[in-house]
Amino acid sequence: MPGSIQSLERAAAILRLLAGGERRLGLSDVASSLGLAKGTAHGLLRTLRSEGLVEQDAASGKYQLGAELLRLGTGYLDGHQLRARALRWTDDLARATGEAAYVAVPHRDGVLVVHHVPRPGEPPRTGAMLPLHGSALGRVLCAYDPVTRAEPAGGPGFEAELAATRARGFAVDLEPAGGGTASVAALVRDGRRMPVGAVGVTGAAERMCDAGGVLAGVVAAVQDCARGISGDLGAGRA
Amino acid sequence: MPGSIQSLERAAAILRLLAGGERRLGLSDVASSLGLAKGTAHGLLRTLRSEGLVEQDAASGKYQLGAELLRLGTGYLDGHQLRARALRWTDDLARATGEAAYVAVPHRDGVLVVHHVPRPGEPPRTGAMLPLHGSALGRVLCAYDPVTRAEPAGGPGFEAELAATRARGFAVDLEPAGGGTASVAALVRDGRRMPVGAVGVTGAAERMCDAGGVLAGVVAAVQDCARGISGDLGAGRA
DNA sequence: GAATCGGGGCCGGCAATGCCGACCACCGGC
DNA sequence: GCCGGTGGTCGGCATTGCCGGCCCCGATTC
Repeated sequence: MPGSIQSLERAAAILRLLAGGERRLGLSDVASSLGLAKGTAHGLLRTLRSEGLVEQDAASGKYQLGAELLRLGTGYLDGHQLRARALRWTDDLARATGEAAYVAVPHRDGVLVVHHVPRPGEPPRTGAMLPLHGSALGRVLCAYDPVTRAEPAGGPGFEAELAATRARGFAVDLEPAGGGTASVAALVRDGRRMPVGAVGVTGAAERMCDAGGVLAGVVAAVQDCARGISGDLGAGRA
Repeated sequence: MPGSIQSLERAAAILRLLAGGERRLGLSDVASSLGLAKGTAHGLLRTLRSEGLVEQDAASGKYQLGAELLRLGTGYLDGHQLRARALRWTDDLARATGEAAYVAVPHRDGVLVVHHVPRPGEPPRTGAMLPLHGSALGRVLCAYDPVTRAEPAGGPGFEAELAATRARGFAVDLEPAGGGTASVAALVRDGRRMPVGAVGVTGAAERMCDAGGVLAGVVAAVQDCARGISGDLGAGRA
């Protein structure tokens, strides 16, 4: 891989810096965080601002992410095959289960939510990152996708958990926090039967579980949804 | 304004190109569209790809927008004051009217949707661009925000329409297409009473209108919502 | 099957590019 | 008033990245 363009790498680093943690940073903060000279950082920020990728608070002079990023991120979603096919299926899934439905794809060291049908009153979470080991969507991708699993492994017994997920055909995650939240997720494959993403639902454990674990009806709905999307992806490719 | 960084401008142009119109372009297409040498375009694309801002289809070799943009776009939303305050108010608005609620801010030559509460079964439209002259959200911003109105004016009588909007205190848009769609929007101001965005609802005209125009209850709900958000922004700033 | 054409990708030399560090204007606090 | 801090600017140097040409490969076509 021949050399990358330095100024672009640095600009991307600035955007990532503004996206994580503190979302409003001053020029000096940016420069020192990335080990750049103040003048260099200023030139990058000035250009990013003129392109709309970064905005500057008029009062404080601090920098934050720009609106153009939202437009570009939406452009990514519009071109996303999996998400396009998933729209109608996840709608049915959310209606059938009464819970929030999610679609996610692997991204870096986690999974990225590319579609979310929230329950009424909940905020949308499309674009959020979920952990590989702490979510049903992440686990199901870990279980089936070799490149995703290449990430640093979780605790002992995690491989066994993945094997169990493969045997069941779906992943489960139970979060005791806040009265108990349960998640179920299943794999989505493309036309060549390669793993490309995951779909699932998340909701209060008291609605989704009984003494024997997650309700069979919910699991079946998630699996039907995954099969439906996978089928659409296969047919679309022919 | 001292010079901008050339490579960054070009990289941003590539991203904009991939976001608009054709969403999958070959290297040669990108190079010729922007008037760049093939080698130059390749270097930019290679770096954008390594940063995750652009992805390359393994089979065709064509380029498309990358998942990192969705993550960054979400980061923009997370830092957005107006959107954060609007979340709970628009939720009430959608429930009270039974229609889809929108929040938008001015961006370039249009308005950008930063929050959308869709009706059940509708896809989310957060991140979409709406026209200044062909939407209620755009018109209300035109009517009150001087920098937004500086855009090329619409047809004759448009100024009168804006004056009427200011007199009424809200904007209306009726689209005959598809059986008739009606929209109502009102202005949101920040703590210094400057226009910062707009909030509104859109739905079938047969539900939202009677012989006298848009139902008074819907208009009142939109205006209450706009006042509520504006109040929150003022209080938060104190 | 061979020749052609177009695709993406790589490389070396030149100079334009953008990086750096010093410097300026401004603000708020001590 | 001084001082430490901010964001912003400018000029000179050399690093940087741009360019045009070349290669490889796969699809198409005769």
